[in-house]
Amino acid sequence: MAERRAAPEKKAAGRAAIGYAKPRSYEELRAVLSSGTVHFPKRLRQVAIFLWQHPGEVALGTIGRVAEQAGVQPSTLVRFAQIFGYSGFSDFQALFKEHVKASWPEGRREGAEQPDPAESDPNVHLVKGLAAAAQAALARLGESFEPSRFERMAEILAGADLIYLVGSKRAFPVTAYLSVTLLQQGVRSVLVDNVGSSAHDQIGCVGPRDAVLAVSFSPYNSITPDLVAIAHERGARIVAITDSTFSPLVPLAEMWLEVVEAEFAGFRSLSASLAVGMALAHAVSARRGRVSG
Amino acid sequence: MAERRAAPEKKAAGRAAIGYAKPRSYEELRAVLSSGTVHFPKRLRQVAIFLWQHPGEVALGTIGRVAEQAGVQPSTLVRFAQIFGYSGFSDFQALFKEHVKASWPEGRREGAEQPDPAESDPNVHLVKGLAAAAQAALARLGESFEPSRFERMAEILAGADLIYLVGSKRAFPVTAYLSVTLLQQGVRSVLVDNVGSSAHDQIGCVGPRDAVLAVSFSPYNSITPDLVAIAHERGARIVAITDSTFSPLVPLAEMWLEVVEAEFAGFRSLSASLAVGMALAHAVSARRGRVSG
DNA sequence: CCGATTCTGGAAAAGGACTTCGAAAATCCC
DNA sequence: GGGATTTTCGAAGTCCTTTTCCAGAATCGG
Repeated sequence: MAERRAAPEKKAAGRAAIGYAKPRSYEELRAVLSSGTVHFPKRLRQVAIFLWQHPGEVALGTIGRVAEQAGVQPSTLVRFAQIFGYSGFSDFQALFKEHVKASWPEGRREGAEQPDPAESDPNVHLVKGLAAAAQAALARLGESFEPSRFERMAEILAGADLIYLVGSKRAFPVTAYLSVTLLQQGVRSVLVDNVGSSAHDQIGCVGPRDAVLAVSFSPYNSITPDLVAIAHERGARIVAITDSTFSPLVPLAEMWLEVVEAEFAGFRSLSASLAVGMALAHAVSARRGRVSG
Repeated sequence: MAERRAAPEKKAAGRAAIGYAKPRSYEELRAVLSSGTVHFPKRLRQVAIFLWQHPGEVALGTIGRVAEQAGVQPSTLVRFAQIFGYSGFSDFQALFKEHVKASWPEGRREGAEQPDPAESDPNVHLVKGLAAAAQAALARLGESFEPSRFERMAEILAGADLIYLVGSKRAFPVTAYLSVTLLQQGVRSVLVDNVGSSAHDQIGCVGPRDAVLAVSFSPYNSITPDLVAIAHERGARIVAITDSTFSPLVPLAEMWLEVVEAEFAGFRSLSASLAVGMALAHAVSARRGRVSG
C-alpha cells in the first residue's frame, strides 16, 4: 500500500487521501465523510453511503450482515476501515457501538410525543417540577464549577489523617452519603451525626492532622457552624460545601465550594451537592490510592 | 462475535422447569421478568437485574463483557438464556439487538458538539459526568412516572398512624431527608436508623395502623428486607421505592415505585429517588392537612 | 491502443466468541 | 446433621467471524 500525500493540484483521483488522522469518535467520522474531500471508488463509496444511513446496523450487526446489506464483500469493509487507519472492521465498529451505547439510555424516545393530559395531575406536576428544578441545579453546577478550588479541597481531605463529616438538617443526607461512599472506598471518615447529642464530644477529638468537611445551606441556624468553629480552634483543616459567601462556614474554611441548589414548591433538591460530594469522594480516594498503594 | 444458528435438536433444558414459552420480543421478555412469578437463584437473579437495567450493554457487548459487568461467569449467561428456551446467548442477545435497533430512528441528525477544552481536566469530567448522569435519571423519572401508583402510595402513607422510614447504605440518605422533611411538615415519622443496633426493636413496635416506607437499591444485601418482613408480619402497610421488580421489597409491598438511578464512574446518584421522596412527603402532608385541619 | 496501477472478489488462515461439560460449592429437605 | 439436589465455576472444545492474501477485472494515463 503506497503512501501518498493529498496532492494539492491533483484532481483527487482514485486513491482516498490518507492524510486524514484516524477519527476517534463517530462524530469525527461523520465530519470527515460529509466534508466531501474524500473521493472513493465505487464499492467504497457504497460502503460510505451505507454507514452514513444505517449506523445502527453497523453497530449491531456482523461484518457479514453489514456487507450483505451494503451490497459488498466483507473484505471491502475491512479495506474501508483500514483506509481510515483502523486495524480492521472490529476496531472500526467499536466507534459505532460506542455511539449507539452513549445515546441509548437518555436518547430513548419511544413513540410519538403526546401532549400529556396527565400533566394537570398535581402529583405529576410536582414530580416533574422537582425533577426539573434538580436538573437546573445540576446544569448550573456544570457551568460554574471551579476545578482549581475543587482540587485544593480534595488535596486537603486526602492529606488528612481522619475526615470528619459535619452536616445537619437538610445537609445531613449529603454527609451521610459521603460517609457511606468514603468508607466503601476504604477512606477513614467519621460521620458526626449527633446521636446521643455527642456531636460536640466527637468534634472535640479532632486534631491538627484531621480535616473537617462541613456542608450547610441557608438558613444557617443549625449547629454545624458551632461544631466547625470548635474544630477550627483545635487546628483541624476545614473545607466546606455551602450555598453562599455569607455562610458562617466561609470564614472558618480553608477552602470552600459554592453549590446552589434549586427549589420547587418549598422543597430543595440535593442533587448538585450530592454530585459534588461524590466527585470529592472519588478524588480523595484516588489520591489516597496513589499514596498508600 | 460469534453469531450462530440455533441447533435444531438441542435438549430443551430448563424450559419445562418454569413452564414459560420462549419470549419472542424484548417487551415480552420484560413482561415475563416483571411478572414476578419466576424465582431465580442468586447468580441468575443478578443476571436478570443487569439485563433489566442495562439492555444497551447487553445488545452491544460480547458475552464476556456482559458477564464481567454483571459480575457472573459467561456460562451463567448461557444458562439464563437456555432457561428461557433459547439455544444460547447469541440467540438471546438478538432480542436485545433488535430492540435497540428498532428504537434507533435512521434519520437521526445530531448537531455539532464541540468538546470543551477544559473537559480534559479529570475533575471537571467527573463532576460533569456525575451531573449528566443525575440529569438523565431525572429525565427518565419524568417520562416513566406513574401517577396512579404514586397516588396510592401517598394515600397509604397519609392514612397511617405513624410512618416508619427504612433504608440502609445508599438508601439511607433518602430516608434521612424524608425524615427531616416530614417532621418539618408536622407529619409524625420514625427514621429507622439502626443506631445502637435497635432497628429490629424499632420495627418490632409497628402495628396494623402504621405504614412503612422502605427504600432499597440493588444489590439488595442490606438488612432492609428483613426489617420490612417483620413489619409485614405485624400487619403494617408497606410501600417501597426500589429500582427493579426483583427487589425483595416488591413481594412485601402493597404498592411500590420503580426509580432507576444513573451511574457514573461507579457512583450512583440519588437525585431521582430524592425527587420522588420529596413529592411523596408533600403529597402526604397535603392529605394530612386536609384531614386534620 | 497498450501498459501500469488500482480496485474488487473470493477462498483460506487466524483468531476469538460461544458453548459444553464435569467437578466443586452451596442450598434444600428430611 | 447428613444426604440429595441444585447451582456455580472454570476450562476445553467447537464453530463462526474476521482478517489476510492474491489473481483477475477495471480504470487511468500516455
